[in-house]
Formats: sequence, C-alpha cells, structure tokens
Amino acid sequence: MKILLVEDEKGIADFIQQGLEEEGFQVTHALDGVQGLKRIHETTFDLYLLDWMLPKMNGLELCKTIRTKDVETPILFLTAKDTVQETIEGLQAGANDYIKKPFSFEELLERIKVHFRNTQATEIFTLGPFRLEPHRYKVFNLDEEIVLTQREFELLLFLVKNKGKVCTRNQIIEQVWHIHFEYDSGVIDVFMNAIRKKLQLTKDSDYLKTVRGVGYMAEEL
Amino acid sequence: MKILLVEDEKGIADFIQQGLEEEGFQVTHALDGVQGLKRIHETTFDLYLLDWMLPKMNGLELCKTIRTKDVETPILFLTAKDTVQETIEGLQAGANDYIKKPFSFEELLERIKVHFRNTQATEIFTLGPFRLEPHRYKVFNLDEEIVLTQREFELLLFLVKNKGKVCTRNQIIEQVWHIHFEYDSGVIDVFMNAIRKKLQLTKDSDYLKTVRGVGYMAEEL
DNA sequence: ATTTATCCTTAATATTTGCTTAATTTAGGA
DNA sequence: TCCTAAATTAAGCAAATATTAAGGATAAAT
Repeated sequence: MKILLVEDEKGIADFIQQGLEEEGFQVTHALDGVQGLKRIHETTFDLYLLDWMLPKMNGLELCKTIRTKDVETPILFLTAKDTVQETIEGLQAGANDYIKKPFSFEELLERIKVHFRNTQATEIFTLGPFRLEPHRYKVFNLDEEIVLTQREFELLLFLVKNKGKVCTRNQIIEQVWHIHFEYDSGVIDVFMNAIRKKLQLTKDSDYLKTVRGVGYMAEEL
Repeated sequence: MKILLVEDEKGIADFIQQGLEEEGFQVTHALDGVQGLKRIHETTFDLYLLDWMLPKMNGLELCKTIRTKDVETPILFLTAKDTVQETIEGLQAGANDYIKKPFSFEELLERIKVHFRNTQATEIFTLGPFRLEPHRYKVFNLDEEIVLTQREFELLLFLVKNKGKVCTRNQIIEQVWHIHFEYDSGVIDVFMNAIRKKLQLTKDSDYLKTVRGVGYMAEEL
C-alpha cells in the first residue's frame, strides 16, 4: 500500500513516515506541493496525506489536481486548528477526510485504516500450488500450512515477487539479507536447500530453478 | 444506525435529516422535547442529536432523562453561540459532545462518526475459547473469568484485534505502551509470559504465537 | 501519615531457535 | 576428464525469547 505524504515540517513528516512504514505501508515524502505533484505524475498511490498549508502550492490545489485525474483514491488532510473551517471546503473539493493537528499517531492510523477497509485486499502471492501471505508470514501448499523461518520466507517471497525473472546472488544478498557490499558465502545455497525441502519440490514440480553462474528463479510450470 | 434528531427549527432539521439519510443513517425527527421523549420510549437509538433550546422540555432535561435509562449511547448537542457556556453543564449531565451553530454538515458528520467509533468499545472480541469485553476490561475462558491487569488486558486486546496478523514489537510498544520512540526492553516478553500463564496456554492450545524476529500473533487454531 | 498490596519495570539467567560456516558430495559445462 | 558451481549435511555460535526474581512506583487501606 503506497502512501504519498506531502508535509513541509520535517519533524512531523519523519514521525509519520516512520510510523506508517512500521505498519507496512510504503511512504513517499514530498516537502511541498510542486514536489508532490511530480511524485503523482511518476507513480500512482493508494492514499494521499496532504498538509493543508504548504509552500509553493497549497493542499487544496493539489487535491483538485489529483481529482482531475483520479476520483477514487482517498485524500486526507492534516489541518491546524485554525484552518478547520477552510478545510471543510477541501472536503467539497473531493477530499475524503481531515485530521486536526495535533493528532496522535493512533488516530491517524485509525483513519487511514478506515479508508483502506474498502480497498484493502491483503496482497497474496502464488507460485504453482503455493500461496504466500506476507501479512501473516505464512505459506500454504493448497490448504496445508508450511512453516518457514523469517529468512526463508523473505527469500521465497523475493523470488516469487520476481517470478519469471532471474534473481542474481547479488540481488538476493542485497534485498533479502540487506548486505550492501560484495559478499560470498554459501548462505543462499543453504537456504534454497531448506526451502526446496520444505516445499517438497521434485523434478516434476521444479518451481524454483537454479540458473547456474547467476542465481535463482521462481517460475510457473 | 438509528439517530434521533430533536430540533424545532424545521429548516435546520430537514437539512440535517436529508444529509444524514444520504449517508445511510436512519433518522427520526421530533419537533420538541415531549415528542422526543415519546420516540425514546418507543425505540432505542444509536445516537441522540439534541437541540439545546427546545419548546416544552429543553435539551438538558431530555438528556438527563435519557441517561437515567441508558448510560452508553452518545448524546450530541446542537448549541447556539450564546449558550455554549450552559451547554458545558450538559456535558456534565452526561452528554458526549456539542456542536456550535452555525456548523457545516461535514463537521456534524465528522463528529457523529467519531462517536460511533468510540461506541465500538462495547464490541466483544473472541479468540478460541476466550472472550474479551473491552468495556469491562474482562476476559473469560468460556464462563470462567480470568483476571488480567490493565496492561495485560490491553496487550491481549491489541493482539486479538489484529487476529491473524503479526504484530511487531514496535507496533506493540507504540499502541499498547504509547511510547513513540525506539525502545527495547524485555517488558513485552514478560507480559506475554504472564498472559500465557494466566490463559494456561499449552502446545495444544497455542493461540498466541511468537513470530521470531518480528513479534507476536493471535491466531485461531 | 504509614502501611499494605498491586502492578509495572528492570535485570539476570536459562533456553531455544535459526543463521552461518565449513566440509563433503553431486552435477554441469568446457 | 577436469574444473567449478551448486547441493547437501552437520555442527558451532549468536541472537531472540522465555522465565524468574527482585526493586520501585503508585494507589488503596488502615
């Protein structure tokens, strides 16, 4: 779930961004309206969190601009006490909600969740008969649960997310182990082995292929 | 969601009724306090919206009367600017909120929603044989009460509210302990231990799983 | 005011889990 | 066939969690 946060006060922005990321949201932060607009043109988001008072282009304008292209996605305003009245105009301009500053993080989160309640289909990835549920850290073979450790799960998830594409050992070490320098040990091999064993892969159900000299690849048969 | 609106000015009443009905609420309208009282005896409502100045029986009396029978249901007052001071007495008489006239419809709606959110506190949550009653801070195993401390209860409630989803240690520290900075001590572990002990969880009834490296998760078996 | 009890927190120790390394075996490609 | 990459296995180690006990704060009771 991707959220665009447009907020000029760095302290508040960091606070929100960190909190939301811990909740599993992907947060992009823009410091002013113009920067925000750029991001909007680059990608699509699942929710917008806009400060009302912004340098260069205020929240209302930004809101209107978003709505010219996209009528669906929820827009929430962060509003100082003395601009509540104006913000209500924002609601008529197509925003969905506003939150009065100061607010507690729980409050914000609660509101965000309300808006996602309609949208949110918790993401599920599949590979052949296997079903990965990231929010539960769980893997199923049809309906039977397969217990993986965290690393095993993350490695498998990474491969499945890149289904059909080869993942190099370097990519894996970077993205799954978060090691950002040249590194070579047998770890990946050991984990691939463990995963294959737990998934009970055979030559007939060879969903995780090794690409010799490069890395590994998840693939539908 | 049924709302009782007691308001003598027809114009305002229509405006509110129409708006709320568009929002999906069932609105019953009474023109004065006595009529309002009748409706209250006929049905139960989920929220009361009372004008402060009413013919025959003013809002305050009506409020008191409602509260003699029903302590839970939210009561909101609609207040003219010059009676705000008095209205505050109303809050002490058991009302939950007041809104200054003139107000925008969005503002009203917002407040109403807030109170419905809080009402959900009477909700009952279950996990296997366990039943949590947040409004009483009580937990039962079938019909036998299990005495938890406040923190224990809140932690358990948080996990159960997020049943099936992993709760990270950070989330727990934030939402249960209300600590909003990086913090690491053994508190959570100690409380999990206490809860498990009191609920007498075993390997066969392992409703509270630990997700190593991440946090904990409540789960049905 | 003083005592008592309750609950929260910290700290210290024990235990478990899973990550990593290293050594060995198997297989692939020139 | 030979060399290298990958698969496999087992063992040591480190980190996360479980468990227990004790100190300290706060509220209740005397």
